[in-house]
Amino acid sequence: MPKSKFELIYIDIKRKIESQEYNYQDLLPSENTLSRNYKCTRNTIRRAIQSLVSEGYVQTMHGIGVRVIYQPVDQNTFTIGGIESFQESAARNHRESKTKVIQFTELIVDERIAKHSGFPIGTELYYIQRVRYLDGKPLILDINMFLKSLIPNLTKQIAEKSIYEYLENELGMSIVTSKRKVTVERITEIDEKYLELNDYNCLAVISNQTYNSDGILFEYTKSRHRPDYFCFQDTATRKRTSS
Amino acid sequence: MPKSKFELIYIDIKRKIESQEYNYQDLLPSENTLSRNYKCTRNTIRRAIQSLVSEGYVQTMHGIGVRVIYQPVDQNTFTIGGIESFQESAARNHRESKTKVIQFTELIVDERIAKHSGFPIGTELYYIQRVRYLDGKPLILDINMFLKSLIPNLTKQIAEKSIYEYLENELGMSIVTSKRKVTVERITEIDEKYLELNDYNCLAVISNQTYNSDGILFEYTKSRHRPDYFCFQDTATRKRTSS
DNA sequence: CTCTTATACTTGTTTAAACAAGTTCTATAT
DNA sequence: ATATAGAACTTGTTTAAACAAGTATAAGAG
Repeated sequence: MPKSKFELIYIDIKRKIESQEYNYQDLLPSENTLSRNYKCTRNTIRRAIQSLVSEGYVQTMHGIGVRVIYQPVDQNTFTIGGIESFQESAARNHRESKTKVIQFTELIVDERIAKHSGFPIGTELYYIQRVRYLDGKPLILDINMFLKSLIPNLTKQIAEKSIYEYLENELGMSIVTSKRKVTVERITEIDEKYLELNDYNCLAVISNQTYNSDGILFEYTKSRHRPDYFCFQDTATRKRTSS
Repeated sequence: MPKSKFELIYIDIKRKIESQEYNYQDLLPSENTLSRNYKCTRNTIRRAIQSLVSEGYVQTMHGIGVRVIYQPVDQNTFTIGGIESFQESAARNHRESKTKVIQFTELIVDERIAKHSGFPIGTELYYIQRVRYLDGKPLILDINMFLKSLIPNLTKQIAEKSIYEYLENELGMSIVTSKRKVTVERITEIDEKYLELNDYNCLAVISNQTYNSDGILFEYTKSRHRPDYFCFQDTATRKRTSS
């Protein structure tokens, strides 16, 4: 519950950037100044700054300072980024969400599924198909596979609300790492049936492997997104200037 | 040139994971063991491990250890991830690349372009359109905008080879942060003309803002990818278990 | 006026140590 | 036999200090 010092500092600086107390292209106060202000060591400040770097808020410059490169984004489209459930994204974008379960069954992993899911052959899974609605519009077709051995009593009722909420609040499981691929695939009959695709003949697919806090792969999901409401965000930083 | 200690350790452990000296689901040797082996402090080890965490190679578990969650990926598709030029990606995927410049002109930023590129109105830019071929197939239509004031003598000849190589090797500029959005858009006449889209009526678009080592936005690029050869990879980690 | 040099900043790397907190196993008391 | 408590591990957080290395400015030499 009581967050660590570097995290509080990170949150505070982030807030100051978002509220434009520190403006785009400004330099932050120097690490020594910040460590005096926040009454901590330079190390703790550096750790907070590192988090901001990895999220594309600032960029450090050796011998010069730390430059703010955050620019506010317009909230038109339904953006995805970081680890977030559909429910959380909907709330963050101030939209109303609904979920319809169209299939709820079980499955044993064969060679074909093993290859792209990362689950070993023979693993018992829940296999769930759900349509996700945002403000009444069907936007996403989720195809979830959950490790049965880790999630004892998953039901259709839970799937209709939020599986992640169940995992985190009821089972005390926590999600740590998410490996994702974004591709574009041809539409299938199921897509056409449940999503209002107009005349689009392909859609965006996020394939997702999720690991819990024990480092166990417990979920593989394909989220099939209607193109007109799809936006995936990302920030990358280069490690080094030269070899 | 002489890399830092933590980076050498990071590279060494990464190599051991990729060569499966440390296997999927294994625990790494403890931080204290590693610090003895590499003759450094625990801090330096922890820094190396942090890099591995952010790339989805390992996951730390409080009180338990550091678990390897790396699984080798099959190199069928042309994957994108991290900051990489087209040339570099091609080399990494062992493909032959070619570039054709179809437009090379200049441009002054108006309100519409300012809004999505992040450049201020009135900025002078190079405007370049290029088709990227991989193994003879046209896969990507790149629409580049480069800040003219930072790149004095960009020519069509350079654009035909590699602009990034020119920036890094000739101008000594270094690329640090890249903010990206992935969307799916309807095809345009130009897409249809230059990419062999068969009957796809949309394609994957990576919109890219790139910042140099001075924290200056110097590039905005839209890369329009043929769906059948598009794969974007990403790893995300959750910050905290609970509030 | 121009160039060099010193110096006072900035961030980057590494060491060392202490304590907090989570997990696992073992010895002890009941 | 079964709990409980403790010891011995693990990773997580924070402090403190020193030095390296890049950048800017101001003082001084030519």
